[in-house]
Amino acid sequence: MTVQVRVRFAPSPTGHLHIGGARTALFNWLYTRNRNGVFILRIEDTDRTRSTDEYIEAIINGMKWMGLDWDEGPYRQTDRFDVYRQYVERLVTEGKAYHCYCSAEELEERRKLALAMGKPPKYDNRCRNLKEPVPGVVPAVRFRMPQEGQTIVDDMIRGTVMFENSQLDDLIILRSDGTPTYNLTVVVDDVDMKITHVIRGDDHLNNTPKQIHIYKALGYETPLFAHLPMILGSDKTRLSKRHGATSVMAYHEMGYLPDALVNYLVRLGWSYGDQEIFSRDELIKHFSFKHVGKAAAVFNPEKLLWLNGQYIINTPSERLAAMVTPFLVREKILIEGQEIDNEWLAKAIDTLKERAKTLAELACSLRYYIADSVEYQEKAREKFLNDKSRDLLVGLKNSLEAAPGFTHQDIEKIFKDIVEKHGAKLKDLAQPVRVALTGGTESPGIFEVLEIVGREKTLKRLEKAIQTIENYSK
RNA sequence: GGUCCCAUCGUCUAGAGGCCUAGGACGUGGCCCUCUCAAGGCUGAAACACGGGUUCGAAUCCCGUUGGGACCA
Repeated sequence: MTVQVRVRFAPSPTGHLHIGGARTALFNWLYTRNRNGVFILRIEDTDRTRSTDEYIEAIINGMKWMGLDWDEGPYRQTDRFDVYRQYVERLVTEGKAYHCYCSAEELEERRKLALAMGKPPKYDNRCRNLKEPVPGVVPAVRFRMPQEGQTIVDDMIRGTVMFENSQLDDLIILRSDGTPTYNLTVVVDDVDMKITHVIRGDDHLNNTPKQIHIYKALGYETPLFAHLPMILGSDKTRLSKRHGATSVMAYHEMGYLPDALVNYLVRLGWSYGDQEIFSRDELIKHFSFKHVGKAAAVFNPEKLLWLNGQYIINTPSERLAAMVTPFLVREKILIEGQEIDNEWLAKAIDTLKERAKTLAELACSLRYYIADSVEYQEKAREKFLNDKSRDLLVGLKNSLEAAPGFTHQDIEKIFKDIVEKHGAKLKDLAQPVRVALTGGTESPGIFEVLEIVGREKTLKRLEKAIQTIENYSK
């Protein structure tokens, strides 16, 4: 019988869910779903000064938006302080940890001094063998690390990594103010929650041997470890705001699709041959640590943008219609509460989706379909709404008024007739009409634009264009 | 400073000693399609950090150097 895989994502609520955290969460999630395991969300909020409930909320929202659902939790470490203290007491009783009476200030000073002298800032063990408590001082608790031998971390991504125990500090596990520290809480929680695989960022690899000793002292088996490579900014330093948006929800607001972000993030460090685009099911099916790379990856917003465009193209327009509506409101193209025919909107989106890289762009490009009238771009007006196009526009307007049907096929035929009659080329008419209908020189095929704008608005816009030409030629 | 990790086009990556004249993708140049802009198609430029080994043969294994990152806080 194989043991059920239990995996956790354990963010600190000291900020929004960011790109790096999201990818860690994603790899945890993919591994769990691939192995039919249990995914646990745990909030590591022991740092009370920097953790807030708003950020907990924000992280949860980010996870939900990305579609990373969890099976247990969210657990909160602040609910578990009693548990940590019990474990610490046990370690002290068993002689596996000891009281340390050095103050934080003293320690800080010694650390600086050591650094200034070019020495490693290691704890000097001065309280390690103390027999008597120091009166009047509330002690911290330190973990007694073995001082010789080696510790091996057998990592699913890195392979075997060896550490000399002599390099390991007697680390503080309980501060003098009674709060437990990271390396203790993480082990206690992973033990209590029966975590089988610890999948986390590379930045924790150096903590791992210490944690392994805590597992041993507590009498538990160590889980399997997988340390993911970091995500870097374009200058190969740790990804931060300087490199652009880092919060997952910022991408939501810019009009990225969650599936596109997921797809982009998964390819940062993981690959499946030459395949670039994956459905969720494919991701779950194919994911394995065998194909997770070891090297840090640079976050490349341009590729994400391309992927988002691909996802927009491949998303049914009805769904896009629902997704784009909040953006239409935000751009004031729709007034909140204003009714819009979703079938019509989907048809409009059909014509635009291969031109939009984000939902925000898609919303903006819908403006001339929805608005009552359009503003001309000055350069476009000058170049295309002039005496050269006037007669063509007038001719088109008359034909359109009289036309029995208004499908793009009908419209195309009318355009061709007019052009032929005037001995002109299609583009001599298409571009002026485009400016008349959209205000600019870029749009989907002009026949489709007319069909979607509809006869009534089309005629009004043509009339306005003709008027404009006459006003300028006076 | 110590320890640990990492190193293929600008970027993400394929690559498990001969399949490599190093493949794909983003971006970038050109061409095609074309009513504009896209999308799409074709095509070009672009990488095994360096130096030593091991081997008949190394991007791939070993050692060193360099560079980057992380942790000790």
